[in-house]
Amino acid sequence: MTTAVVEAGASREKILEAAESLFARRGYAAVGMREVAEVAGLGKSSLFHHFRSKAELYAAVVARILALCEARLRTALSAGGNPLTRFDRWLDALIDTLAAHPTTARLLLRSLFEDDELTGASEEEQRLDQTLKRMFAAAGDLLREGGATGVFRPLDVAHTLQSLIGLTVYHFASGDFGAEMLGESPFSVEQVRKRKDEVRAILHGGLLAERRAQPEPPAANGSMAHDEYS
Amino acid sequence: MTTAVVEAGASREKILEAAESLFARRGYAAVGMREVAEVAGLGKSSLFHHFRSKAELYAAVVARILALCEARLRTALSAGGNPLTRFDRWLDALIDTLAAHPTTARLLLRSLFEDDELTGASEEEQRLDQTLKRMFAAAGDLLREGGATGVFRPLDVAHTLQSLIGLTVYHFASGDFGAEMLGESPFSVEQVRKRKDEVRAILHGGLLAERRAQPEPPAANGSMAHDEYS
DNA sequence: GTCTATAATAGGATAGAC
DNA sequence: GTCTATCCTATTATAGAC
Repeated sequence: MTTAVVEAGASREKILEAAESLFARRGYAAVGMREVAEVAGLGKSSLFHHFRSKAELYAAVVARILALCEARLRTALSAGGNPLTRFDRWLDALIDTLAAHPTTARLLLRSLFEDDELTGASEEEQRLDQTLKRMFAAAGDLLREGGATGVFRPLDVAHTLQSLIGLTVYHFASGDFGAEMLGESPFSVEQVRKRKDEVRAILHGGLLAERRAQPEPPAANGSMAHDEYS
Repeated sequence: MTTAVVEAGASREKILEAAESLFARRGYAAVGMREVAEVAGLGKSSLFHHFRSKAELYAAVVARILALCEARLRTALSAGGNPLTRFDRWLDALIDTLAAHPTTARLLLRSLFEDDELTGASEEEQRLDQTLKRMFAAAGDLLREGGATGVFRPLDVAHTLQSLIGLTVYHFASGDFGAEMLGESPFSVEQVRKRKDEVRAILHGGLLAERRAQPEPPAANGSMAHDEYS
């Protein structure tokens, strides 16, 4: 009986993994249940025994990766330190999570920008939306705390969160284009390290309260003094 | 006869606009030719008179917005100034272009990360890929030039380009999620202005050569000295 | 739980009248 | 150029045998 339960779970797991890979690569609409079944090694109808509809399967896939992401990010935040330390740890955990599995960022990005992918009608889908908002709201609180204690410069929290997402999630979701730009897979250990360096350099230079750049550096203006604009 | 030509062009235009809106919102696979025809106000079969296949229609839609984007960005770069000035102008043009029409960023983002959306087999589709690479390669040259002249800090060009895309394209492609974070549409004049301020603040603080932050601020380590990790 | 068979619908694409 | 009608295939989903 234990074996039966384990095998049932194993089957569900196989389906979820197959669906995750396919949905991440091609999106909800482009993937058929037949193909999911083939990859999972089941008959098409058997899928509907585990998941009553395609939408339910997709929701389950997204819920799983969202739960994983949220757990890791919450763990990163729960450790101590000042806002900057926790922020760096949060960012590190985010990048590690996205880098650990190529499907994560793609599914995350799809959840963020493909509003019409799911109707949003079912309660499960709305739970996903809430999870998504919670994930980044925690980082928003950290930004606010850091702003109040003077660690961060005055900033627009919502826009900064969008920036963080763009700097991380997009990068690891950018498939062939990103790989062609980098010359190799963004998921190689070296490229992941470079990504961390890049994001950290941009944010540490741009978010810290001390030594900000003035909008128009005099040196640059000086060298431009003899330039003419039409 | 002139009228006929104009009306033919008008019909093609209607189709392209309908398709652009639908593809941007829901992606290639989720949109049917029937729906495109309905929105465009034509019979389904009439579409196939103007575009021989769905893939050809999609390629035409993407080619149009890509050409527009590239033209505006090239214009921004062609004006004079030092690398930093041109970079700021390029960034401004990019954001303005993305902000001008809600479909632009979404289609652009789809082109960037949905590799399997189009097979990539046809010559037209490969032209699109080249256009995309050219667009950002120009910015890459600018980063290199600015790096050589000491305006920018030493940076990884490919990663920085990815950061720029993430900071701009993702933001304006982030649909309902972005709107919910901001509290209003990202395309409102105020939010566009805020986005420009945000991106500029991040990049000017993070990309300029002078006054960089040290990777590990001693203050942070100091306050963490008594923290214990499990 | 998994299978075969099938329903019901929508997909892309073509032919030919007008 | 646009239409109706049609073809073929694929889709999601269900029914029922094993």
